Amino acid sequence: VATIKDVSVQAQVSIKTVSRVVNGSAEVSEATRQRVLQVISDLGYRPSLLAKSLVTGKTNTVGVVIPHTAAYVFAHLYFNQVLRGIGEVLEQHRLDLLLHLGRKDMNYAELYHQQRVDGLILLAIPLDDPLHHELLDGRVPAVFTCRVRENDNPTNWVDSDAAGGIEQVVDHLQSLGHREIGFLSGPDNLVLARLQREGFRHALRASGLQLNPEWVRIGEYSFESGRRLAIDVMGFDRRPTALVCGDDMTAVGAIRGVQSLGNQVPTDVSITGFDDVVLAGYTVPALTTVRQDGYQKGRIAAETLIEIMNGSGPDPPRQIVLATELIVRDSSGLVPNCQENRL
Amino acid sequence: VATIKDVSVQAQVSIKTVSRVVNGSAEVSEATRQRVLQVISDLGYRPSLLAKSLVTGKTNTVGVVIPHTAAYVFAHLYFNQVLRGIGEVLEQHRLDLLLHLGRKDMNYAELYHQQRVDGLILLAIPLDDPLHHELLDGRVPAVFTCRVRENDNPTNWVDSDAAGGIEQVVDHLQSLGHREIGFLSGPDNLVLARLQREGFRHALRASGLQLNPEWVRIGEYSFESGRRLAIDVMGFDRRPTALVCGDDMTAVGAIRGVQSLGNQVPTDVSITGFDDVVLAGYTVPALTTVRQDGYQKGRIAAETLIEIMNGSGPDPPRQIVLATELIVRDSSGLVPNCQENRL
DNA sequence: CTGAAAGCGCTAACAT
DNA sequence: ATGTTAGCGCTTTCAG
Repeated sequence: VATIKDVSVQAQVSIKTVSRVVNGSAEVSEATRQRVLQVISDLGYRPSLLAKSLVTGKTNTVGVVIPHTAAYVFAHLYFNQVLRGIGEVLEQHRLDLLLHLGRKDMNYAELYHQQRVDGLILLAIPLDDPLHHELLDGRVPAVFTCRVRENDNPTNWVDSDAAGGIEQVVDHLQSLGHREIGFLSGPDNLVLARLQREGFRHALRASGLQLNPEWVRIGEYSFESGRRLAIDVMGFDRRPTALVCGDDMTAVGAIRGVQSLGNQVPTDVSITGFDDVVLAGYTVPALTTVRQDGYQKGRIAAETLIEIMNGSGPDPPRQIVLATELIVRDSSGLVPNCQENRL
Repeated sequence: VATIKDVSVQAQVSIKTVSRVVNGSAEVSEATRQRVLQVISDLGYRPSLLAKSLVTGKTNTVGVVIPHTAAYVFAHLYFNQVLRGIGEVLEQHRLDLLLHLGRKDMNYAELYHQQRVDGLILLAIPLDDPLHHELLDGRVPAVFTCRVRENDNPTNWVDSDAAGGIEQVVDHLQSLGHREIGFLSGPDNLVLARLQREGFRHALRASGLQLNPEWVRIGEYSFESGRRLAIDVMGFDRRPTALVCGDDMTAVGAIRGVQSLGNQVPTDVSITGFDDVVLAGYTVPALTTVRQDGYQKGRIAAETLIEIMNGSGPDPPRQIVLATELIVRDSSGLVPNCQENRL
């Protein structure tokens, strides 16, 4: 492969001059420029961005870290939305995206220290992740698309108001007359799941409803887990009239589970989701859910990171809570046999 | 940031020795090793993969090129499947994934020449893409997940049997009595779309059916395009009884379009998709479609690329056609008012 | 077992 | 307007 040196020799100019015409910088006489350009094309010379990065310290690449398996990541349409938001912004800034999945064993900050990326966007980080301090205290340019700890941290993040979102659905269900409400939650090591459960408890308490611990189950945000949990809960003597789910896949699974037991949704049980992934509008019955704007989340995260990389990052760190929106479709309905329904 | 040199000074050994302990190579006396390790941890030294790559010529990164906007890529669940397949294999080999979207202006081979990746996987490359020769003649380690030209090229690719898949649905529709069949196709610059249309023509001819050019429309693989095209076609005096679509999003859009005209699917018109994205099973009516195994495609592409990068690539190039599978669900049904139905 | 020197391909001062 | 000289942080001969 031809190097800058080969070009300089062939074109009879100094290395620096070649560098100049390649980078379009400084003034180079038109004659030399043309000659160099000619040689470059003759030799098929390609500047090595690698070498350039080594000296400039810039890679023009943003790392996106999702510490879950590829199977998990691409099965959850939520990530799709966030990636789309990130992708659009990076595209616009002509930055590349280094996608780093799985391998929880590794310290993500490495990606930055190894000089493979100029900054990091981190998605769905588990609470028990051994996150290195430097990611939290701003030593590494990083933005999270989730709160990382329950207590606040001096780091940049954008997250949805998960607790508030759950409160929205619970209120909605209540207005339909439901007073016996269960919750199919996500894994305990995700802040999202904790916030949702907190929102759930809060909403119940606020309206004087009883929380039945038997009806609050921990799953893993998947179709299968939703199906199993729903069947479990509906197997008790005392059964809820509504099931709030921590994500849409869980909800779809729960619907199937409940149906397999011979119950109708929403006639017998109301079931709601969370995320509003593209699928939610198409299921039968179409899912009543809480929309969290993953796309916006991705965009904001990417934009914030770019500011940071340009040295104009927000101080103190930017911490944004995105509002959620209740999307009422067909999987929620009036509580069955309910006199006190006040709709 | 601490460099290898800092460590060597501090530990009072040569740079090379530090390099040795870092890479676990060669024999280093246990005493020195411990001392060096200690200094490394004291200084918080991180080897720069960038510098290492410059000298070794290996980046441990695979480039995935999708020359479409982020919006398009993440709206099409098909890419999700392929990325999942690729992601799983790379994960397993501890390789990173550099996702390169949009920017059709750039010669993708650059990614390799700039030494940012060790090899390339290319998805959904348009026919009119100014692909540089080196991608086709094996000068750059590359695998395509689509045929790149209609005529064969000496390059590695895995693709689905799109023509065969369309023949499968057409046969299915015929067995339901349909003889008036339309086709909502994808853009003309995608080989996929061309193969599908070819399969369509072939299937009709093989069974002595007439092809009505008015019913063959070119769209762009999207909900909106499917909706519009379906409305168009159903607006003619002579209308087809079945509409074959080039992808699932088109089909879902077509269903909605047809419904908006007051027709039932499949009672009045049968509509079929292509891909079998996760959504297809959930729509109302659930989509009859052709499953192409994007996941497998991704896996094979990644595995082939890794072989190539290891110098044990297939020769001649590996060119695989993956079989498709007809998935019959609820959007296809008996042709309306049809005496000659032989089911 | 360990070290010195050369260089990967490029840019950044600082000349000229 | 152009060239010279140092490196960027690491690995690799080839010697000790």
